[in-house]
Amino acid sequence: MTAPEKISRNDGAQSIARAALLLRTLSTFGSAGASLLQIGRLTQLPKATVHRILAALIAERLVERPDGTRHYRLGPEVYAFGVSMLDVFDLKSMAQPSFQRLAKETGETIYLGVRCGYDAVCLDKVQGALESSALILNVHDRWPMGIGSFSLAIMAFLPDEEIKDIIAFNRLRNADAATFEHIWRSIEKTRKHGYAVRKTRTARGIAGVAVPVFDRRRYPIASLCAVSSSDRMRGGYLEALAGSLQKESGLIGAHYKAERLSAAQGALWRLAPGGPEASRLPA
Amino acid sequence: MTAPEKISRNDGAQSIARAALLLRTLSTFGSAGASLLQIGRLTQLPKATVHRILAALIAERLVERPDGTRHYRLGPEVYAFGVSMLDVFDLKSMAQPSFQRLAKETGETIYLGVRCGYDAVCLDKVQGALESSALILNVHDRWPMGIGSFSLAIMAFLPDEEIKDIIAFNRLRNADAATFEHIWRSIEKTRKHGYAVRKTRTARGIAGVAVPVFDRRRYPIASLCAVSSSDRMRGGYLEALAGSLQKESGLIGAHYKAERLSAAQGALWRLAPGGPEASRLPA
DNA sequence: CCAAACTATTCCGTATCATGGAACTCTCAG
DNA sequence: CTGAGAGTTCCATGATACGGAATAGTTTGG
Repeated sequence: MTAPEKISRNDGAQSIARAALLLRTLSTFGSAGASLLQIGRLTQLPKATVHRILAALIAERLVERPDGTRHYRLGPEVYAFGVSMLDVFDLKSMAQPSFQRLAKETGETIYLGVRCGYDAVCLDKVQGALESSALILNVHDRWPMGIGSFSLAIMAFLPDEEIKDIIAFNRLRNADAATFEHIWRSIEKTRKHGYAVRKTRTARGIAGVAVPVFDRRRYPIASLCAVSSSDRMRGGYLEALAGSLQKESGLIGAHYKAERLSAAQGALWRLAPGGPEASRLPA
Repeated sequence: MTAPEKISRNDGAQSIARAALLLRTLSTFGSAGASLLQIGRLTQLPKATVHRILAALIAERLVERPDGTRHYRLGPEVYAFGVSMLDVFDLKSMAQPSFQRLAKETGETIYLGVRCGYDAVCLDKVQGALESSALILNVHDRWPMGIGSFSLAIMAFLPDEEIKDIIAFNRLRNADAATFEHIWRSIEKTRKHGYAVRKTRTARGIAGVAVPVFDRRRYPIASLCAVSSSDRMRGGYLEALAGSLQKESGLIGAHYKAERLSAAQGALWRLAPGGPEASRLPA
């Protein structure tokens, strides 16, 4: 209007983008959910808007309100969608062979992580040499992206725009500030080496290496991570570990590509003239 | 405008409802996805509209396009959301005890089903007396709601409005017409008895009984189903089976309620003044 | 190889629908 | 009971989503 801005964002999709933003935000809070105001603050949206969109999402069962509280959290339809994708895209099973090989060959604790909105979630874990008391991360744990090598490895290979968005969000929710002070430097390093390294800042003396798993478009979808004591984790050993992770990441990536191409239709009811034969209906 | 209609659907959420509709529709096609026109026909939306909304969903990674095809299918973010809910709401694990008890006590094949949009998905299965060649349904299989007792049990206890919507959709995609001819009668029967019964129409001679699993609001979220030969499945035996299913359904429902109430926060990064202590960060 | 038929994508003027500030209501603490 | 803080509803406004029609792209079949 006033300025010759090319910013015409005419996607015709503002409210869908906002709905997705709310879902990502809610996914961050787990079963306890979040209040309207928390959500508003995090998303920078006025509360009337947040309220309206949440109401719409509730109508679709994508969001629900726990018992009698005034909180909001992800709803059962999200679970159903997730389950329905297992047939199509089950990263955890897909990575299983690589995962077991890594555990056996390196002897270290191995993690599989996947991005979920502004967090990364630990999908699987095999305990290795390190005693479990030293380990923080367990299956299903979530951490803000950027904290921990497993999420840094994913984050570093995202488009810059998305990284900025993630950092902004995680600063707002005040995730560990120290991490985000130097985050761009960490990202640079990770990109240069092709793997992410993180040492714990305290006396625990643990360090992790992680590499991304790419899809065919080199978009990072997951990460493989090995954790060991930080005095071991350097020089040749570090390089060797990173190499193993990278090799297996490539295999998973290839497997992923193949899986997604083959139309795994066998189990799926088919749209056909007249539908399936009556003799093949379940009881 | 013209008429004194009270239909002012002023939810302020048309496009969100449509986006959800598209996601449900896509979930119906599995990994092969669907073309723009198929989606348009099924949803009764003009193709320009479908195109625009899908583009928005792709930007959010809720939808993706398989390799080089012109199809659309659910995207990786949906998987991530689903995984992230396992910590909060893992129906499959939650039902495990009941499931095993039923298998042992009845000796029949037992199924756990969950609704996903216009379909029901088989979440789990224990093989029983019946030889597996006679069984059609396997884990991760999807069928249009209304076909098979396991989905009928869920459908019958939904609000009438939603049932109508599901029937309309499943007719459009021409799911087994014979089933939908008498569907309301089947629903009535199911509601009256509290359980759904289905016999295969062909010579296979198999029959299934199923009961819904309710949440605290008596909204059906899943179903338990037992399958046996149809000559056994009547009279006292049928009643007994239905009774066992119902008992366990009640237990799962109670468990579900309790699970969802307890804030399973342990594993979740917490929004706190200053965040978690540095000593508890992962490597 | 080209034309015809079909499908997907982009354009853009319009009216509808989402927007969000403000007013109101509810809840809880003191 | 009162006040502070959070949640919900209202509604005038114009930005936003809409979708018909034109355009571009892909497949079929002659």
